[in-house]
Amino acid sequence: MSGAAILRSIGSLAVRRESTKFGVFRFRGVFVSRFDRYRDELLSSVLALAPVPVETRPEGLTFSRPPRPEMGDLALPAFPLAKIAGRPPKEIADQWAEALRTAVAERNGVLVSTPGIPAIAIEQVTTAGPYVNFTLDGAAVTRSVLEDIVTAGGCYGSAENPTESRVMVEYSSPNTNKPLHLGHVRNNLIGISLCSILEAAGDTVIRTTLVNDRGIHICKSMLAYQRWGNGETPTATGEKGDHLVGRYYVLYDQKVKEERRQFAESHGVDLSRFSSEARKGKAKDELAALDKEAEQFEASFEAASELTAATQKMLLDWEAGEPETLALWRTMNEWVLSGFRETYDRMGARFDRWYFESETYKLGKDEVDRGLRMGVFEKRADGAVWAKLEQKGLQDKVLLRSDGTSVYITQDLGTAVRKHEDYGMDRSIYVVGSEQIAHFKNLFAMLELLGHPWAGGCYHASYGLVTLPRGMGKLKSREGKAVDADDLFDELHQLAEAKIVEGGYCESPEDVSRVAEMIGQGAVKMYLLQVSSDKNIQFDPNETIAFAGDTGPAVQYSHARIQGILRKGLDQGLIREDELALRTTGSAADPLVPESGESQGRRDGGAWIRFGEHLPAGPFLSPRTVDAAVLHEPEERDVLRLLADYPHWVRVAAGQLSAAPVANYLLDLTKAYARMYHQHEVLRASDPALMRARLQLALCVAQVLRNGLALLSIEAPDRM
RNA sequence: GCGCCUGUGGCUCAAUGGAUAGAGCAUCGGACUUCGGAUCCGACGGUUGGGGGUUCGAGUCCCUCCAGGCGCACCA
Repeated sequence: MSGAAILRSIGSLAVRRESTKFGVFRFRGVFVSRFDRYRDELLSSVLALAPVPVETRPEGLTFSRPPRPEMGDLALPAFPLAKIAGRPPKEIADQWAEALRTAVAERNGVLVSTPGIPAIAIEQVTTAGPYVNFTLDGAAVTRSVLEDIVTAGGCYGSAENPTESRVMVEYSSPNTNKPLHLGHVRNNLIGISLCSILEAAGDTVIRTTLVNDRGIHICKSMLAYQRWGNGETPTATGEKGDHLVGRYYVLYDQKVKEERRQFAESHGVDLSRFSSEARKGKAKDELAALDKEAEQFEASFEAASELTAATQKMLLDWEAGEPETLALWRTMNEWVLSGFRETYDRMGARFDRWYFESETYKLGKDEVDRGLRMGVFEKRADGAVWAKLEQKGLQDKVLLRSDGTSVYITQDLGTAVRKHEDYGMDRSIYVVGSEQIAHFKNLFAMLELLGHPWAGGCYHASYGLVTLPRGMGKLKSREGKAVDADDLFDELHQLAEAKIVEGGYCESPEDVSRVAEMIGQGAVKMYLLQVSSDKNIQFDPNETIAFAGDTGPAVQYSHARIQGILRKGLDQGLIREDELALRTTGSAADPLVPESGESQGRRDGGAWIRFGEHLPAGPFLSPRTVDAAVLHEPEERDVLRLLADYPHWVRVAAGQLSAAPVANYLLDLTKAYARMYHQHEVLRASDPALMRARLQLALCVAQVLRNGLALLSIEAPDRM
């Protein structure tokens, strides 16, 4: 039973597009950005003036950004309308632009005049082939975007109102026989960020994990501990509980190998003959014979193995509720779980509900009965129960063995039903490695056959394997060859710490340590989250550790430097402390922005907390004292564009159920900001108005960086 | 054999079917007595694995071939 070693958490590949209806899921909620809504309204107005009358917005017709900023602020392709009209897109674009220019001239450039939405004037409408490009009043856009960010603070980029959707996310799902490793780290990060992103999009999220705390693999570490543990405890050895137990899991493997070696020796079998070395260059039939021989050997060894027999007996004892076995099991599980909790805290993983397989492994038999009654499952001659999945284009699967015992998927079937009984959610997302793609396809197909109306809301968020470079092989925790999560975090922490001490911006040792932890975490998280989950990740320690380039620390560095500029500005008396406002996001009384009249997010008896309300908002300058018109350098405009686009990327992330769009966006924003501040000085700007405007822009960048990083569970230090 | 995923500059990756395929690393060359050098700029480097097709438009969708990965248990 080796496969049990690597259960739900390590992965390989994925099929987001393919799996269920989720692939086409698009979030349509409203985000906290009046500029965003302006764009939406503008599109409606523009559409009303189209040379081709349309009832509804044609699929795929949205504003995008022209490839070069000088071409305008918004771009609209004429293709969809050209298709409807059956005329050349360029012709449509020209006519459309002409009509728009007339309207713009008549209405002083203002096509959108809806209360609560900024009236940003259109300065120019041009065409570039089949595209209609719009140039907006730059100062008005700048003002609008900056005010959006100042007003929303930590909520900028989050949904303004909750959706009706309740979604459960299961992630991490570890085995309690070994510590968490790199594969789990990827799983946890995907799960953590997915939950935040869904919450930002307005969903109600229930975080769960399914702990695999029973079974033969658990008994292995128990047996090894029982025999060779000498009563060690985490308290006595000072070792983390999961690491201690993991050592015995490795020890068990070693002992079995030793037993196997001795068995081979006493039976005159030369094990090296089975090695891949020995297999090289052999003919096909020779190999087949060798395979058969190896198989026979393994079978006879297993039958004779004392350790295997003892482990199996232990499993039977456990199932029978034998007190001593249960006591040992409880003790060791608690050790492991307390170790996990420590690592989870460090990463920012948390769960509303922990499911344990020791409690769920018998579930599912009711569903089997139900399926039998419905005729979608069948009992075959030998008594085994099969799910008839062929009608779904899959292979039939066993649900109950001929001896009546259940298998893995039976338990998952029962657990799925239990989850819905417990929470009644609309959607259920499983963050599990791609090697289980087939498993979840089968599971969801069975749920559909059983007629559960919510079956279509189940989705397997799969992700690829994390591999090691070069000769480092695969992650094999059984052999103790995995990259341990805690060790990795420690190593990154130390590297960051060295760098911080060198920089000298953090004074107290506590600060150094706190910030080093943020940076170490930022490094792994950004490294793992910026690649799309379908892909395998080749884990290169050197690259992860790098602090320059497209990395988490680079983003954090930008944030810290903005805070540095602010500190300096205060020190030099260029701005006064009392004109800065640190504000509580979403508070009804807004000291900074005059009447908005906008809803600030709905609170149903305090049940729904908008994502971002826990984040630090500001400080900002009061928008009344900032003249947006002075910002017109191309580098400043680039940054502004990116700030305005942030809600869009959160929406894309929610639609794709992936943090990668946000991660890549943050790296882009960081680079754009770096270019800007390098070229245009803030505090030494030519006049006070420009200084204030640039400072406000920088403070808004800091806010958006914090908001985006928070979705990836990365913290932003004020100095580093 | 069947199924799924991946294939984009030397390396690691981006790019909601849209305009001239973008970053980082590496290499080479520059800037600056630094609002924090964990900096910025530039150069080099691509027939997006090959071939067909759909489309006004394909890295993206379909077919096919090739390569790599992962699955295909009365395991979990």
